Amino acid sequence: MTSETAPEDAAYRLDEQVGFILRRVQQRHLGIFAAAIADLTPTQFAALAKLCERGAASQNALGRATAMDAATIKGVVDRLRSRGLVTARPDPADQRRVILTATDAGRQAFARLAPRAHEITDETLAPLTIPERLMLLALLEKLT
Amino acid sequence: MTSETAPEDAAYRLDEQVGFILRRVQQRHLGIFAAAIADLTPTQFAALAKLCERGAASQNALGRATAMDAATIKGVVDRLRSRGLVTARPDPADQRRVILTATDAGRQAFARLAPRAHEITDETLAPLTIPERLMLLALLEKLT
DNA sequence: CGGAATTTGTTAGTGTACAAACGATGGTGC
DNA sequence: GCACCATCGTTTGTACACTAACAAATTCCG
Repeated sequence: MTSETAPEDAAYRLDEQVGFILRRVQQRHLGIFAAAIADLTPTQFAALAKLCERGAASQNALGRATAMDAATIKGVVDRLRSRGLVTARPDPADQRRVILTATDAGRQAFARLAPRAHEITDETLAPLTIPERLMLLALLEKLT
Repeated sequence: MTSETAPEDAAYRLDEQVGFILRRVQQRHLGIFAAAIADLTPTQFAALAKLCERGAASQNALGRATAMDAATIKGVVDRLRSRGLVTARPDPADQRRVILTATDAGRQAFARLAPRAHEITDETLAPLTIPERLMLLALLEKLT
């Protein structure tokens, strides 16, 4: 009905959409991550980091802490376990639950990689000044 | 070696890392997109949009225009073709190439969905004021 | 002209990510 | 006690996203 009014306001430019820009920024970040930490993916590292930070957690709880759903965290944890970075034992208080813990190897890997993770963050934000970085993080946080 | 100096500067807080925040923002955006446009994924819509915008393109060229590598764009185009939104014909000038074009159905789908895509962008940015949105987009653009 | 490098599209393999459905367990209210 | 409901972990299916390897076609360059 209003198609004749404002003929050009309907123009859709992909390159100006947040979603598309977000995807490209994400791609660049993932590239930086992969170049700096080749043997662990960002999600695997996130899960390991949270586990080291917390000490122990059930699988689903770890998923919630790292923003992964049950199906996703399962695969991530499986791969971490098969590498010997994480172990699982049944929760005596709840037979459904599995309690996950970082192994010594997992903790060592995290300690070794944590400084590099900081460098990854730095490199991702490198095109921005310090105030710009703070501004960006504050704005992104609101979109969570 | 330097582990005793500055004991707390090594603290790694996952929730403060750009990569993690970006991933969560992306998740929220994908959720908004899926709720508004159920029958097409963001990447499929992006490819269709670029094709409507350009008129025609080879498969790899479309991939470059939408920031997808050759392997990824193939799957996306295959799904668009199997839905009848896109057609392919050989390039007479270069036998390796396939020229892609949006079908009438594809153009209609794009015309129908483009307004919704604008709403998706709006909803994604809803927590921000107008000046904040411009600031965010400008900052993200620098991280491309 | 002819060999080398590049481009194009394809396939296989790995790793997220989400939805949907499932069985098993745990807690709650009646 | 028991039915009801939520939670936990799992599996299946679809869809990106990237790497690596490949064949065919094209282009570049000596």
